[in-house]
Amino acid sequence: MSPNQDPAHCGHCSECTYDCCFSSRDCGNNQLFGLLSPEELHSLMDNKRQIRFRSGETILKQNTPLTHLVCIKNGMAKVVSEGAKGKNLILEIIKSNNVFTVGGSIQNDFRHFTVAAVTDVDCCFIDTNRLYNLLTRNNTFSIALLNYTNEQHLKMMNTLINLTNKYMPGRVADTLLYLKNVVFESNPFNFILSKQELAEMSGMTKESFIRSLKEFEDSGLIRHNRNAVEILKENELMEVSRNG
Amino acid sequence: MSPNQDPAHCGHCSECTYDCCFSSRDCGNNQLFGLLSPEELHSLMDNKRQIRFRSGETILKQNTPLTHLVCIKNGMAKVVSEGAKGKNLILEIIKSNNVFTVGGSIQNDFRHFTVAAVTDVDCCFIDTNRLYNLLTRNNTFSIALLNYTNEQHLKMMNTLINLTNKYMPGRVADTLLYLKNVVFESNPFNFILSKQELAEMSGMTKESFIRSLKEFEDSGLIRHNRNAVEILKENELMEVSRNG
DNA sequence: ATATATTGGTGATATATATCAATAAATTCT
DNA sequence: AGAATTTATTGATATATATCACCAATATAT
Repeated sequence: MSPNQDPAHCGHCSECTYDCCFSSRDCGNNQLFGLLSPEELHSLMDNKRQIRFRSGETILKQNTPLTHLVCIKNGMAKVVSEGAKGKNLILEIIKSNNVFTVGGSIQNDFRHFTVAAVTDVDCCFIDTNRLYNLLTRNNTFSIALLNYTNEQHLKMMNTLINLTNKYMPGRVADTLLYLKNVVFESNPFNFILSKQELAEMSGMTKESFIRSLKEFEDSGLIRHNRNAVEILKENELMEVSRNG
Repeated sequence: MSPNQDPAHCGHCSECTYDCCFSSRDCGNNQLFGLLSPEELHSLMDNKRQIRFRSGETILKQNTPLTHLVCIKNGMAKVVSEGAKGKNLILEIIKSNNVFTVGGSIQNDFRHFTVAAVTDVDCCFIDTNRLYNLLTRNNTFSIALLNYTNEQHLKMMNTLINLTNKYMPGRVADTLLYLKNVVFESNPFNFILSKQELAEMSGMTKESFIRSLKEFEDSGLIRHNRNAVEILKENELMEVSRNG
């Protein structure tokens, strides 16, 4: 059986096809791992560990040493900034076939965010020393990683800036549009995330988020029940996002 | 006369000693430009332009094409995120001998922030194509830049997270401690920045900032007049920063 | 299937913060 | 030096948002 059909704990997967981190198809990682020769890819991956996390489990914990980077093979995870007094901020949802390097230098650093599984998640842990080694050997790869992390950081910063600049309706609109267009890429889409988590993506309390959602429903912008949301008037929602 | 004593417009400074971007002493840029050979440094700098900006002038404008990076030779500048409806957020104060690359990939990108002079500023504009060229030739430099931009981004993100997580007193405390310990490195320190700008560093209105400052004065944490602030009880201010 | 815990939802109220208006002080201009 | 403009300050008020308390609905365990 190939490791792809057996995503349970596999420890040291010498026969892995690497497709958890290097899909031949759509995957955004191609801009990164696609630059590596088979030998280089092997040097990076041959001691990686593939691990299954259950929904809700913490994959990486803020403030712990940064020793591995993580590729999500399948499932969905959230990137959380844990603030004082239990105030969490969800900065990003990571989907299948995405590396998560962001949130630290490569070496001698700690994790600046927590990553937790939102669904069951299969992922690979890759040694940062191997990554660093590869960087010293493949300059194109270094430059690609530089661009990749810049992009990631700017996205997260943009999210944060929106959170500090906008009123609640604008922030809720942002969250809904992000879920529809980036995370689930469908309309209607299911609520895999709890209201609490959606609130943490929008920088507000659960109660406030629910109230905002209800107002959108009342004014016909969306329709929703316990399990799903449908965006009915995306243009108007984008207008709200632009702050009104 | 060397360009160092003549920081006015100098255009194409073939005889420049590069110390605007490569100080032999304390400068944080050493971790970057210190890695370059004289030839490499020359290839980066030989067509750079040194320009003087007057206090208040815009050096780089958000959303314009990213064609050059900027080194501050002397003076102080602010990094501003210009939001909709004139809501500005000052993310960072840049001092002498610091590169500002942050806020974009190296190529084919636009500026994600505005940079404006807070005092009179002498700075050099360096072609990003030259930088990119150097990256392709010097891997150590690529890795150093990767680490440098990661650091910068994380600092800014930390600032933003504080702005979204904390109440006003905590944010004002953060701003004051940042000014004392990072920007001016003295106590008391002068108000070069206007109250409006200090408020934009703290994510609030000018009026709210002033009120907060007054409360700190009343409870003996600081002393201030129109021109300067002195932090009297730094420990207590740090306590406020940790949110109370 | 029933009990128990968790999540979703609503209203009343408190609090943080912005806005508006008015004046005072400082700076710049002529 | 005096007028005009900008910046700082204060108070009164409005608004956005959080908190608290409570119940309904769903999921989970026994």
